[in-house]
Amino acid sequence: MPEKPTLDGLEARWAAVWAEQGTYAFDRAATRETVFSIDTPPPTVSGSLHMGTVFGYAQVDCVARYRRMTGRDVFYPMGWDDNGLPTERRVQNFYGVRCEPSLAYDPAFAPPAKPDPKDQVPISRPNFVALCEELTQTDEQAFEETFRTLGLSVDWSLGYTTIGAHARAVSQRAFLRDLARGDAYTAEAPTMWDITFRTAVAQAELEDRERPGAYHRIGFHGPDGDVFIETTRPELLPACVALVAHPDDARYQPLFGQTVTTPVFGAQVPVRAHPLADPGKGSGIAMICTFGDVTDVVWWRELALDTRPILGRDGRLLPDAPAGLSDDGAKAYADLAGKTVFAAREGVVGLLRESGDLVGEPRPITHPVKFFEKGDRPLEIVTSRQWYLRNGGRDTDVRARLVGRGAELSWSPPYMQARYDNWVGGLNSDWLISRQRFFGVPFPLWYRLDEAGERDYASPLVPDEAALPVDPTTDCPPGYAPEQRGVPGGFDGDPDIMDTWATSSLTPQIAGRWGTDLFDRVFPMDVRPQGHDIIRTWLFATMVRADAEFGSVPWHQTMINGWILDPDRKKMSKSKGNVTTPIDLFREHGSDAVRYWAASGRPGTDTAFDTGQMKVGRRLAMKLLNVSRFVLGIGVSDAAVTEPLDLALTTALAGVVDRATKAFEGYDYTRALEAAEEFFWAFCDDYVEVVKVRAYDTGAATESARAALTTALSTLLRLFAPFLPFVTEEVWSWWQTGSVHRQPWPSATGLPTGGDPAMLATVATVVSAVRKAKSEAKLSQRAAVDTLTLTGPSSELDRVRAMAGDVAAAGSVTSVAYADGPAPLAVAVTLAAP
RNA sequence: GGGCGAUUAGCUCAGUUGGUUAGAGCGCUCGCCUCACACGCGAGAGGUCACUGGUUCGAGUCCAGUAUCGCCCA
Repeated sequence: MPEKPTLDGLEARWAAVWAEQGTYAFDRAATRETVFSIDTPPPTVSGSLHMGTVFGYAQVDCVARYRRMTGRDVFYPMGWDDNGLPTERRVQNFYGVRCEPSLAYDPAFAPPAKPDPKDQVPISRPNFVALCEELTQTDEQAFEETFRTLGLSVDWSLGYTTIGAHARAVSQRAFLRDLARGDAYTAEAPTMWDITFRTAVAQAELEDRERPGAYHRIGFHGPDGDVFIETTRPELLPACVALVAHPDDARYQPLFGQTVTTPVFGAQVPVRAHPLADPGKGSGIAMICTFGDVTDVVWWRELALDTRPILGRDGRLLPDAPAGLSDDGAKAYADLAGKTVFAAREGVVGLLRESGDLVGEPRPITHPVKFFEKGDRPLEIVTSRQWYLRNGGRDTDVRARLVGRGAELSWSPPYMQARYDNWVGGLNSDWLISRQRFFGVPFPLWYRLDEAGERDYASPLVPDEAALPVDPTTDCPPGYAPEQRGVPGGFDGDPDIMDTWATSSLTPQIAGRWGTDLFDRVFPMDVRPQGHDIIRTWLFATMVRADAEFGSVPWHQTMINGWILDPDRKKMSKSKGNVTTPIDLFREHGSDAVRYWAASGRPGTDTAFDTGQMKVGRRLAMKLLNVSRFVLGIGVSDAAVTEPLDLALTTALAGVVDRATKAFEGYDYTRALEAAEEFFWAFCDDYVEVVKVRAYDTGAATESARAALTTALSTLLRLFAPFLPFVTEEVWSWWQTGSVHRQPWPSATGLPTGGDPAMLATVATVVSAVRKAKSEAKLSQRAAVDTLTLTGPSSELDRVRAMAGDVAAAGSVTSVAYADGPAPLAVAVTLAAP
């Protein structure tokens, strides 16, 4: 036991010991009944760990440590989410390169010495992927170091990465199973498309942003005069295939079934009725284009309209005019071909002005526009062939089943289930999982090429599961030779990769090594912790995959954590530059203090970033060191606890243990911490102060005090161990063998009981009155008290009598007088003359 | 526009079947080197529980509405 205990350096010392001794090693032979398995979010590897991540993971670790102490074999792996767009973008900026799939692999490639993100060097896909792997490995090491310093009780030998061979094999295997079941299918369809990243995106990745726009009032030429529509996207006029109004709209009923002519472009388009048309919006009649937004797609499909696409995947107008335009219209289009959406809009508006079909001036408005959440240009809709997974978006039975799975899951906090139900209820399409990107899991598919070299999408070629993972752009399908690649009668590999969520949704299968005996020992997992912002993506997608493959929930419980808010009540984010790095905080306050702050954030509740709370945590840890030094300094004892005050303490402690246990069982780590903390401060400030003199003494009463102090210390260290793993381990090592984190969680039945816990409140009342008298007299707390007069009911007086010796000694009281009176207990203090 | 949540001391937050005088910590003020602790100890000041109505013997707590803030979805 050190003479002057300190918190400094505990993190490095104990993290090393835990790693060396395998303190948190999972017992591979444990059976499902004893295992407690945690499906932790694999953090996105992108430079540095965010405080919000540290916050959520610290909370989960408290639960993990609690379960371990209750005797469960905790399966607590950590993964890194390194595949996908964030890594690609980071590699592009970091190395100053971009992926150009048409280039061949260059084994001698070295990244530019002076990367220029503005002038990126094109490199082959294999070279690009190699850089992705290189950069993420560096980041992952730094992340692991941060988490070890935070004290996460992860078994690091169970780690995985979402781009690693194992995760690729699991993703491909799950996909092949979906394909065989019919849950995966390919279709050529209008798709939300990001023109910057040139990839399809899924419903879950969309977000609305308010953007300025303008209504343009445009005249269409009808048999009985002009029909006026209002549109924010005049550039799509050449793609117009119909006009639409609400079936009940009296203004347009005469027009239904008639044909009108588009201005400038001269296409003949029908006027149709559909209930989705909003009579209150604009002029009440709208043009349908292929495709301006998702409503266009619905109208196009339900009204069986022509297809007249004009937008390419690069976001520019296609070179050739669509079918159906007049000769003059086609000429007008020729000038627009190749222009961006923005330039085309100016062009079309100019043409409309010339022809006199634009009525008045455009009327500016602000309206919500759909964006890819990671993109910064509005999404367009292009028609392309993509892979989909059934998720209930087009199937009410599946949807009902998934809502049922949500109800099977226990939610902490419970109201978060509404987010899930709302999302599932609002799905409008199946899950689009193919992405036209490079760093991700490839589709394990090849297509036969017919004599004309066209792909046969109806019956793709698939690998044996044993061969996974495969890369269809370099590997060959069974029964084919490399020379047959890309030639008529041969084959062609699928060039796309899977949505990163298509892999992330399999973390229970990846971490649990689906296909080995380990999986049955850990699945379905006990708990999935995560943020509420990704309920619609990660949580839901994981439910979809487990439901499809196993017909079960992937876990029994979910813990939804809140966000970290900066002092302005905004979510902390890197872009705002208001983020302190976790390592700096660990250094300044200590890991236990940071964990204390995290644990004081209640389940699901957004929490202010508060260094004040960390200072409180540090004070608590420091107090534990000092009071432990006191208890161990006077000597531990396993004698019987006999004195009434000592029994009152251990009896009250039993109640605390019960409350903390109950709170933890309900995943309410904050309440468990509060219970221990509240008792601890009363223990230090009142009990220890009062019992101190007797504890230094000798005799049976002293042994009782020492035994109570020993019991309390042992119990408190274990109660705090899930929250403050470093300081509790440090103190435990002063007088015990083994790790505190492998000790049994305290049990109320193991504590001496039968005492009267009300004595603790009474002692607090009495000593507090004595302190107040001295404090108000501006005297030292050592100052002598002449007489202490207690007036109250006999029950209270009896409590004081039972501990009068301790109280008198602690307060330097000469004599104590008792008087019957009404409750509450009144304490009069007569200070000795100075 | 729909859904969910929040609003309690200067700040961060408790207040779980409605029940005396609404609590804690931080900060602030004052005092104390008390033999575990000055990275400490003690004391004190500080609140119209967002607002309006209702139910009730009794409302921070339950109900309805309003306002403000946040999030999710259209």
